[in-house]
Amino acid sequence: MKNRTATQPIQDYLKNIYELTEGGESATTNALAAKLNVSAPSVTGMIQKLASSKPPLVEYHKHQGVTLTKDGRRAALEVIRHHRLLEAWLVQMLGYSWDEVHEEAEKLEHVISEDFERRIAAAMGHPLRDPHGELIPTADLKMPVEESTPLSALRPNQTGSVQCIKAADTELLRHLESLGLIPGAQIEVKGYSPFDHNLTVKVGRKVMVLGLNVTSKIFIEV
Amino acid sequence: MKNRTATQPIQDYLKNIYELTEGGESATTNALAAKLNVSAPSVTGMIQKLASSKPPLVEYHKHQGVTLTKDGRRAALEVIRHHRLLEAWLVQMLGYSWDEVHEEAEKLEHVISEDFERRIAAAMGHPLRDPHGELIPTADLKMPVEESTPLSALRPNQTGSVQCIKAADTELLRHLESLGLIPGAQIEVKGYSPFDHNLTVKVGRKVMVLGLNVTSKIFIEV
DNA sequence: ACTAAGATTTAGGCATACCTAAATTTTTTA
DNA sequence: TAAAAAATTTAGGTATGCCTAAATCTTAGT
Repeated sequence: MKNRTATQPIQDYLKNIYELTEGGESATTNALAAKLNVSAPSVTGMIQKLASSKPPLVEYHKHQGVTLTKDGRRAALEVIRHHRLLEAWLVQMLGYSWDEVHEEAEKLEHVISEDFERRIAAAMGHPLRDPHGELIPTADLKMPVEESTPLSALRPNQTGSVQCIKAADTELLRHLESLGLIPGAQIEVKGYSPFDHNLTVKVGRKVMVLGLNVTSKIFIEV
Repeated sequence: MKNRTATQPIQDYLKNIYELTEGGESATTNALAAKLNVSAPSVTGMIQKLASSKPPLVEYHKHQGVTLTKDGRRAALEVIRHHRLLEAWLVQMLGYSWDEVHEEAEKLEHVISEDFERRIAAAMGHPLRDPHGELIPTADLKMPVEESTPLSALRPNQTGSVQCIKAADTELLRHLESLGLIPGAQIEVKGYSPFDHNLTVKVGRKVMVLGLNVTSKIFIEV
């Protein structure tokens, strides 16, 4: 009962369902449609297919969203491992900058062999995190536990270091880099505005005000 | 009038038509079908599509095979450049052996960006040939002229060095390597059997008899 | 030159994965 | 709590690229 390798669209669905369900909740049709840039009926169709495949890759109840089955989760982690290893490797070995790697990894992740995966992992000394600081699933497809908290949850006088940035947008990443907001940076929260959720943050010697759109994407090791 | 990037099947058709038409003749439906591992009617269908696309990528006359148009040739050379650069790079940077690279390059060639292409070409110092000795199309998509002749065309007392091996088969490549028949090897033809076209060849200090299946795939710089 | 064999094309279908429009279910709000 | 709004699913279609079976064209043998 060998699992043939999933098609590229299926891999994308699984990866995105994984990301949407990390918080423990099920992924809604609309959220998936927006994330995959596809119409809602397309999502329903694909979800039904994934739920009735043998073995099922998702658990699906009409009007109540989807979650991954064990098999689905494994397949998702495989793709995510590929993606993050590739990002690390494009940066370390080919001189890409961290804001350029996402698109390229997005295409390569679906076609590299397990042999290729092993070789680049070994060449980099089996890194634990990608260039954005995100955890790389292990070779046996377990996701390590992330201890960090979003910057948006910190309040004045709390300090920590940037663990990872959960964003793929080139512009945002370039902006953050220019502010020194990269993995490893030391930060200290100086102020909080409850009305707009803005945080005043000291990064290195610079002080800046960051909106929720930004602070919710930066994760801090306290 | 921008060419959207061709789909992967289209890229494969163009690449294979290029290879079948290198000798100047047009590629037949059956030859393409065999090479692509696809039925003959599928080939006819795709060829008709390629011939009527704007701009046309192939020139097609019923029952008389296809050739590439200028646009088709450019697209084919792009794919071939990707493939050969990738093979070189998998060998040089990831420690693949020359018999392992084909399959991996076959998948990667369709998805890498022009940026990726530039980066690996630069990282290797813009190599002229891939690990099998085959010429890599230039960045502006011209195929350099190959001067070598097939070993099968040589006769006793002729000497030369192996320029390239036109084969993808893992077993054959491993066998040739074990015989010392790799690009750069010095060879001398010692004997020829007109009945079976076997050649007796001295490679280094070893003497061996090679059949046409082998000698037609080894190209020699005289 | 004519027929049989081989090569090629036409006809008709299938699977994947997408779409829009319409129907339905769930949730919100008045 | 009932109607309006939002989310979701069903219905019906499209484009790719593949297949088999049948028809047709080309070529080789006599």
